[in-house]
Amino acid sequence: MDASDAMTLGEVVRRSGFSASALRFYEREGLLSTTRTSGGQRRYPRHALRRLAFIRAARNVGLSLDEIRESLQRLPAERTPTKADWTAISRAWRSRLNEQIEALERLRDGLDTCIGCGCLSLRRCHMSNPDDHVAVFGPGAVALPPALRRRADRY
Amino acid sequence: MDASDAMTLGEVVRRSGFSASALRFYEREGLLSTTRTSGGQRRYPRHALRRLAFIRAARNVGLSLDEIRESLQRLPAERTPTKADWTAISRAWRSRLNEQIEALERLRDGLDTCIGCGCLSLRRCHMSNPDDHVAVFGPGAVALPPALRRRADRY
DNA sequence: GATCAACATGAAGTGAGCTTTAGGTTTCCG
DNA sequence: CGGAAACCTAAAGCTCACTTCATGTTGATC
Repeated sequence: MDASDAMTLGEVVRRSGFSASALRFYEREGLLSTTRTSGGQRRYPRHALRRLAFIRAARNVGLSLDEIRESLQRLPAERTPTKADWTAISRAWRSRLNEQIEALERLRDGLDTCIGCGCLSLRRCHMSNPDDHVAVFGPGAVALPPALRRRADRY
Repeated sequence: MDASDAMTLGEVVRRSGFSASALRFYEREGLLSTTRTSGGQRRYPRHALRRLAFIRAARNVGLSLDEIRESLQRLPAERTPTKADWTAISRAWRSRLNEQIEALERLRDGLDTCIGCGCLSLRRCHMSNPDDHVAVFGPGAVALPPALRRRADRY
């Protein structure tokens, strides 16, 4: 809580693995907040490292910065987040991960039957049948949750 | 094989769900090849639809266009690919999907113990222990295969 | 043979997520 | 107190995967 728990930017760079420019960028984007010295330099609270760990993991899972910001807004900005704070967030996360895992499993198992049978085409195969919720190919195919979908729905 | 199996761009747009600009872009990028009429307009062979189906699915799984190009280069450019051609590619794919699925499962199960215990931090938890191959957070954390890793390794 | 939708090209624009650059300021250490 | 390393900002640049724009050409139809 006191000033002694404040880290400099360089320290955070070393301990988080994020670049200085990324840290400044995340701050501009509202994912991270800092205090400033009288001279205007950034000082990071110790729990910033947790936020950063969360951000990295979330990025790895495919969340956009927008989504991450939204998640993080459930955390208290000033007080050090408690276990309960993080748990609430992780619950939402878990179901997202499950969604992604299931989508990939469907895709994998679909490949077995669909590519396996040589029919990787737009209309002939049950993989691309619009009535089939397993649909993977073709216009509007939704095999993965939005984060991984690569804007296919725009076409 | 004869001219009657050639589709116009508009036809491919309608049947593949990709935009005309994306098709032209993919061609420039070497993911797709076309023949031309005497007047210079594109004509697509019928199996272009399969390539496109493959491209969409691959994008959905998180492959970059570079990676997709590499995969597709194993396919015969002129002759219509056979079942065996596709099967060879899908084998490589399957293992990639399995990798992704396992990574997500590790992350999900890690969250249970790590966020669950409230220790989502860089060093304290076995999730970020560099000796632990389950490492998810921190510099160099590799929870997901390259396609999903979002360039975290650059920092 | 005129019409007009469909097609062509090159170049510039877009948005996400950062990085790089340029030029100045602060902080720490001896 | 002096010097260097660390830090500051704003603005421009970069990659990826496309889209949009401006302007000109083709080709199927009446």
